[in-house]
Amino acid sequence: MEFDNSVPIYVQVINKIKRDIILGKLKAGDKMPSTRDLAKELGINPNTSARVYKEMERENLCYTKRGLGTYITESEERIELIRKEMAEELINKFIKGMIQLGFNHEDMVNFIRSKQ
Amino acid sequence: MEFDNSVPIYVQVINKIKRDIILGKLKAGDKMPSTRDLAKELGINPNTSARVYKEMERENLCYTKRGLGTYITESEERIELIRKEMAEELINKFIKGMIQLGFNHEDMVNFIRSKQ
Amino acid sequence: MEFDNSVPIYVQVINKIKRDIILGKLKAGDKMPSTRDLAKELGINPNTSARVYKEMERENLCYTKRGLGTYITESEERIELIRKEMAEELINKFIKGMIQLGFNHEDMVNFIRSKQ
Amino acid sequence: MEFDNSVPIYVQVINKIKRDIILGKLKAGDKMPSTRDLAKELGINPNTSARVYKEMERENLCYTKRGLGTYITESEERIELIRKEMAEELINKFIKGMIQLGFNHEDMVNFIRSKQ
DNA sequence: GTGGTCTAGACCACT
DNA sequence: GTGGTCTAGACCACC
Repeated sequence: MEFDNSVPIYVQVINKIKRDIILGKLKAGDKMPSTRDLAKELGINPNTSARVYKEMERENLCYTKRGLGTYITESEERIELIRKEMAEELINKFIKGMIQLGFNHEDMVNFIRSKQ
Repeated sequence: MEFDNSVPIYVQVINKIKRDIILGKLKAGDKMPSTRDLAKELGINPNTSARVYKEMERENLCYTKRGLGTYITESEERIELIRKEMAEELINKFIKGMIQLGFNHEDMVNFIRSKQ
Repeated sequence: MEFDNSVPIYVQVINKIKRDIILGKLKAGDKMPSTRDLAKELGINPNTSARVYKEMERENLCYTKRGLGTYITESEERIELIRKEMAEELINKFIKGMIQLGFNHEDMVNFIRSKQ
Repeated sequence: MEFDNSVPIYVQVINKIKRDIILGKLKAGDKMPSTRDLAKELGINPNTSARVYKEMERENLCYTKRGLGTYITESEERIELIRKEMAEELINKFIKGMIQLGFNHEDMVNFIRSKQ
């Protein structure tokens, strides 16, 4: 996996996993790879993948069964929420930024259509 | 000026100045405040404001007259470019992110309209 | 390391490292000493060695792995280019200066041979 | 006159004048423009042109007749010396730099011929 | 007065 | 441990 140097690796990995969940590549209750396997798979430090799971657990995106491994949350609501949160964040940041540049909503719509 | 703790102060200041240029508050050839004055004005360390000017100089957004001060670039093209660059970056990041979340261009347009 | 007072320390250090790369003392992908170690080694402030690495990164001479350290670029082309760039710059500056003094290419060749 | 930001303006002006002397555009005993005229002519600060004359006086390149102005030194030897000094400096810097890059005198000669 | 550089020391996030 | 950022304060050359 390619990493962008300007944002922490563990954040990038979390976002990647969130996207996989949203897109259905990972489903509620699925078992995640072990931290060591994840590390090997992504070419990152095991400490980093451990952090990924820790942060995701904090966000109730996954949970750990002692001695068994880490699993995606079984709460479908939680999963649906992630999508909304991530979209909401993107949208707000975008709109705020464009307004600061002096563009209005209609401009934004036109830009997006022009990139279609 | 209020700073967001998650992004370096000097970056935030640069973006603020870029926006002022875009919005016409600062014009080609205008003299910028001295590093010391900018520092006082924003409540930051003079080294930090010096860094702002140096990074901006590297981007050809301003230039320095030895012993006299720092001035906004006189290249109108460069200024026009800033707006495009900043907008382009925002747009691309937004579209890319939304697509990764499984949304299409029509969804994006709807979201933006709904925030109007 | 001895420093010439008339040119910034960080520039002198960068040039030293570039020369080491050119002469093969440092190779593509090699790990550089940490900023703190470099500082200790050269008797300079850690901020100054950090600046060295940051400027070099800007020139694509090295790259940073977050939390791990700084490495020489792995692009052999870039390395080959450094030598050419540095030599080119020296040569052009020399020739331009000598011509301004009213010397021609043959004079220059003679001067150089006389210093052999 | 165009100035290179990396070297003090007064040094650049001095070098320009030295070159004019060497090339015979200025001759022993010639009257130099007043500091104010020089400043206007070059688009620099009068303090800067004053410094130019002060430094040149220190180098015995010119002298001041109180109330009359500044004149190029009448010592032909001094003038001949300037040329040698400037050439010598260029040559030594060039050779030193090229050797540090791992080139030998023959390489240098070839480079110069190739730029002919 | 201006910006440029450097030191010293601190805190932080990341691996 | 690594680099990144920031503060504080100093000195300097230049205009």
